[in-house]
Amino acid sequence: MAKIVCDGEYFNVKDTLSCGQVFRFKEDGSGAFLVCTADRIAKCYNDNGSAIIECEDGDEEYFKNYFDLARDYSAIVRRAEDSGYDILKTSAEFGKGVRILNQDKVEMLFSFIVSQNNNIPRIKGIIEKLCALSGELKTGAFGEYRAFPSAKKLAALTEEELKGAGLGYRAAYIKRLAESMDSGAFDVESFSHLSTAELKKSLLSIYGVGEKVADCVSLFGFHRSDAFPVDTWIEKVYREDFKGVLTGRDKITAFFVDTFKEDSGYFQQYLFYYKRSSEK
DNA sequence: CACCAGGTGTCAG
DNA sequence: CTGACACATGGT
Repeated sequence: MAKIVCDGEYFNVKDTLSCGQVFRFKEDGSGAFLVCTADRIAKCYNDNGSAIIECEDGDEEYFKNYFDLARDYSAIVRRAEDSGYDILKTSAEFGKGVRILNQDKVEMLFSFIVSQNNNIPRIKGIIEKLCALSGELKTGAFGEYRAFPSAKKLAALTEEELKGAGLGYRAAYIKRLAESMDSGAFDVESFSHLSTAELKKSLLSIYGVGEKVADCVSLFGFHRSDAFPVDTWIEKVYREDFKGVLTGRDKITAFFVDTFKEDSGYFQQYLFYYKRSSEK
């Protein structure tokens, strides 16, 4: 078992996991969190000013990258505080322990298709059911867990089975994408070298993927920090806190990316997490 | 009962 | 091009 210890000032495990970028995690009862990603698992928690990640030997580099440990978040938070926008300053101070994860691209694609017109607790439940239904059963240092289902496994499910997981009308989107990936017609990994604009265009060609999901996959799967997803919460932030008057989510995205450039994705996450936390 | 949730596809004008 | 509407599901 490997153990990674780092400074916890800009790495709050609970905030990083519960800010809405990742769906497969749970608290283990002692304040620590078990996180599943693709076919791996880690246990993480904050203790005495530090953030600690425990994982299998050999997964150390994977999780250092997954939690984006090489990046200096103090500089990002400082730029948010100095942006001149009060709401962004407040949000960044509230969520300064949030890190943007480097998650599995395929898992992000399927997960954010599930997310559309849906709420986070339900998204978590649906993904959990999909994993239980067809994810490979694994045994690790923390007991049994399920891998995220491969495209082949998902393609093998009937639309009735998919709907049984709670997917509703999204079942057709999942099925079509799974089949297209399984046949080799669609390879998300090959998108890595594309510019952010080209990447988004490629993602938009998928049936069931629109602007918002494409931006989330770009940000959370490809770490494109010049992506700014606009959902119902961010639209509220834009209207209420930025006093914005533009209509159309694509224009709101353009406004934020023009304003915040490479910081867009990080700032979006601070704003989203703060807004959602303070209105519940 | 209506309305909402990390929206998108489709169709009418 | 923009705007209205349907689309499953579970929670308030």
